Amino acid sequence: MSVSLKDVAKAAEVSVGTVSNTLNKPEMVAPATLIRVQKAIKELGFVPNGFARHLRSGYSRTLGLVVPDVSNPFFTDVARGVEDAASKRDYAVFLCNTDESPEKEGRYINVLIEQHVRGVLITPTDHKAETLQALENRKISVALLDREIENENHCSVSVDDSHGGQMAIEYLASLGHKNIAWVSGPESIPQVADRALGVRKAAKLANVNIETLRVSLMNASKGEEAARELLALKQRPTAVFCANDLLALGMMRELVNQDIRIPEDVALMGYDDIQFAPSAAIPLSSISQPAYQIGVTAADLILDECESGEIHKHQQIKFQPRLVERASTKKKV
Amino acid sequence: MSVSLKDVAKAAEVSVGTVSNTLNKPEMVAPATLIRVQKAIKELGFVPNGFARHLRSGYSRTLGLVVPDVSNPFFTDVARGVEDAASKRDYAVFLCNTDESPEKEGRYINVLIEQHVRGVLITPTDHKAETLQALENRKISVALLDREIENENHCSVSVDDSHGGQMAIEYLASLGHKNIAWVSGPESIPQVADRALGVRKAAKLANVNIETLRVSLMNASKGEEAARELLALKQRPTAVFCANDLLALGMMRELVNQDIRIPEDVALMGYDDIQFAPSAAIPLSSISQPAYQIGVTAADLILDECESGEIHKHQQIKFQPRLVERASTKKKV
DNA sequence: CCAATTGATTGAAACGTTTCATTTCAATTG
DNA sequence: CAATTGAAATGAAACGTTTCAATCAATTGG
Repeated sequence: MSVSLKDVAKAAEVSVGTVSNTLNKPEMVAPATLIRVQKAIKELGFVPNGFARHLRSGYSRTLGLVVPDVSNPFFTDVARGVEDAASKRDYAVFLCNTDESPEKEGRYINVLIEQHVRGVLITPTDHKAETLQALENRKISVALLDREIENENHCSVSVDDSHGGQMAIEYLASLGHKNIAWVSGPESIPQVADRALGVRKAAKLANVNIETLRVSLMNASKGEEAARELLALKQRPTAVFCANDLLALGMMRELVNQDIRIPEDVALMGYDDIQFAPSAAIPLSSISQPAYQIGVTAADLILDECESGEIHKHQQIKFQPRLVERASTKKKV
Repeated sequence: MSVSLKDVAKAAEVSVGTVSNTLNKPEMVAPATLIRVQKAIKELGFVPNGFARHLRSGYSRTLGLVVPDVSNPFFTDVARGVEDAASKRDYAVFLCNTDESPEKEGRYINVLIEQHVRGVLITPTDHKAETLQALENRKISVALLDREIENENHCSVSVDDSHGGQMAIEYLASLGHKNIAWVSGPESIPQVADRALGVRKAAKLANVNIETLRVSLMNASKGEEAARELLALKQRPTAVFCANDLLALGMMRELVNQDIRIPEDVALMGYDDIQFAPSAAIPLSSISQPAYQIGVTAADLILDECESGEIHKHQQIKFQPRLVERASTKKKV
């Protein structure tokens, strides 16, 4: 069926070992032979069988990337970063989408184990302990994406979410808002919990009231729902801070539908600063995170770990978020 | 290192063959043995080695998905569809992003060959002939995504792009526009070429003038550039139709910046109807495509092909686009 | 001119499965 | 009771690589 090492060996009149060396340790093979073998490889259109190769060597050149939501442009940007960095080093990436479901996550982890990925970049849905244990047992490197470490066994790349939350509330308070809605997903999601921490801290410091609206998923349609909830409140907040931009955009859609003026009636702020935030109905103020950079960094980190082995020191890299002010919070001049 | 069939066999006091049968043909093994083996598998936390498995059987349970731009929500939705359908049938998916570069595409195809994916779903960047040949040679099934077939060797799932383009222009013409800008990517991209075909056909029929603005990539920042080009035209068109929503949103951003009123000064239309189109500064009229459905259909098609083998008849499935009218083309009443 | 050294090449074992021909054992039949 | 059948389990070959000890040829040093 497929062209194998053996076929190449026959064509070039050498042994399979020599062909293998041509591929992996060309400095060990005589120049003349090298050329002959390479010619045969090209002529036969030989592509090594990844299975067989890594069955023997024990290692593959693949990574797993496990994220909660590929439809969220934040994660798309992260994914692009990971992919670019990985492909630069000749690694391929399995993309897995968990939708925040621990069950889906578990299934995917198993698939990744079965595929013998070299490393896994993951934004764990939940209490990572059990899930990640299986990977560790198999000596598959794990790096945490957009989550802080809870133990020192992994690299991690995250953003200071608590600070991000704090910045947002401080900023809204500085605009004079005294009653602010905080629209957030389940606090079992660490990012959410951290942002909430910052929110509460800033609220205390600035002495503003926080009304918490909880949603089960952080997408646009849940944002619309939250908007309806917001409007039903007796004491309507004058500002809203959403745990991500998708929520904020959904909320914006519904508020505009209901003829609520932004920012005059309600100021609105998101988190992530996705590429669509500036083109929103009312350009959305947001907390920006270096998504692509996070992806690149995480991939580089895990590949270092994979390739340097024992020498590797786990690193926890933390980026700082940045506040981006747009029309959705700033009154026109 | 890792737990192998042999370890399980020892623990359950059976031969490796029996363990293998437990996994793949449980009906062939006695109930009592079955239970014993399954218990051992669970206790040892055994996960089969995908390499070895498929080295012998020749087939993997993975698919490759090759798209031009994962940052484009249209493709994200397609990808989600593919993933859901694949994981339902226990397949894993490699996601590859080509950025419309034939060179990147070639590299990824090689990776996929090396990984022995069972099938490839691809939106080829270019003249697919050579690229896909390598896959066909290796009996890897290929299905075309969002591209029509050019030969009958593959399944394909596409949308009637020509009709989509035609609909858009007919609609704009029906609103009274006589001079319309068509902002499009390189015509080497078949979708673009087809949409252009529809545009020209409708223009002729409705007797409107088309001003073509060509961009090299179809993303938001190229849309901004196109906007500046548009404004520099001596005879400024009263309507703009962009080859996708990303372009349209970029254009919108720049037009709004320049205080051009939409739709009063310029009506604006996109293509794809991505999830952000309705939340745009001025909700964007667009041509909607069933992205998720395309993904699911394509995955199902290729998996049928993979699993039914010879019996399989290639199918060309074509969805119809749908016009979605929003504020960016419709004057307020 | 022989022994030792070096460099290039070889050939076989090993990786962890699936597959399949063979063996085992108990139950059924004539 | 011997012969036949069938189900269950076995064990070895095969998949296509990498790895490594062994071989071979050519070169060097004594």
